[in-house]
Amino acid sequence: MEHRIEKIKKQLQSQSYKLTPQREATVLVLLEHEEDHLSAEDVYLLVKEKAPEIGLATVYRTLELLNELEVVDKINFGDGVSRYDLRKEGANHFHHHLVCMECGAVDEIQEDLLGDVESIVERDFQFKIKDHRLTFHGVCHRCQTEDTAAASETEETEYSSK
Amino acid sequence: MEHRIEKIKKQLQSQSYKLTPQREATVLVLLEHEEDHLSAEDVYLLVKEKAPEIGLATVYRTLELLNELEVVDKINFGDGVSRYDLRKEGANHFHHHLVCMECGAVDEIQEDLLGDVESIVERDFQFKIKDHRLTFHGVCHRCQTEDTAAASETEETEYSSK
DNA sequence: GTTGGTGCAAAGAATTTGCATGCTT
DNA sequence: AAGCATGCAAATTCTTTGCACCAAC
Repeated sequence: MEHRIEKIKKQLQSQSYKLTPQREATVLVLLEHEEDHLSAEDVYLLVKEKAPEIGLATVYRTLELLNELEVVDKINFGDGVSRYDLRKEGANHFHHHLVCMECGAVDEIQEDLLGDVESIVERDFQFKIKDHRLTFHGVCHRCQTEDTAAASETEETEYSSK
Repeated sequence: MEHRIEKIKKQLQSQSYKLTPQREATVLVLLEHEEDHLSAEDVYLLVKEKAPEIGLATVYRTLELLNELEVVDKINFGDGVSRYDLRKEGANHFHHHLVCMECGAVDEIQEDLLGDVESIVERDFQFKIKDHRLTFHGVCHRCQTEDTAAASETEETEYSSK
């Protein structure tokens, strides 16, 4: 984790930006919640625990900066807010998402599944791909099993609830 | 086109909604601009030409209704506004998009390129896929040729989020 | 002492909602 | 008359901006 902060710090400094305490706190929050997909407001509330005096505008400004530096990706699942997702180290592609339409859970797929598809698109459409967004909407494994359990609502044996 | 309006009308009526003049005008605009990716404001301005008394709120309400009926898909390219895309007739998958980072043009890919990928995802992640969103960000053919022609220009069209 | 960064409040933009009125049945 | 649908304006929500102040080089 130290290592990643250092790396980001260098990245900032190379473009003559500073890693201020507020920016550091924001990056820390993102690192600690790498699997989540936090909105700016979410980040703000979490950063406030470390640095109570921070303002929401600073969080927005920091997230925008990190987005420009390609440290985070700004994503949108269609619920009206932007969410910020830390880029994985060494990832040369943006990961994919699975959004459950029932419980709202968002899982990530790290593998690159689009290699072949991108070759086809670049060739057939003469479009130079720089980035992609792939999100599947459907029903996650957890909700599928719950659904079948509820659907056959006879005396189904209850598993331990999470 | 008549045919498609009729179909949508039936779809509305089957759920006891009415095809009011405002709704009809809105659907017509969507049909006439099937290749575009209009924002609510865009639709509003175009509908106003047919039905000048319409209000923006009605357009929003109509688009939301059409979205629920799966007549249109609501999409978001990360520029802060929702866009509405008419579903193709008989399309059993949501088409893909190519967004040019230079000129902002949005092209569509109708072919389904994700069949194999979806099989893998359903198997490996036990996730039941209902829908998908796939967007490539990059440089379209037009801009690529322009770029090489005028490589030192200082143009820049709008696309970035304000 | 510039310069960049911050906090706060105000402004802006996109979308939603409350409500009185209007159509349709 | 009953109820959905509409237009308008006000309200909400998310995000950006203006500005005075602070800190670091």
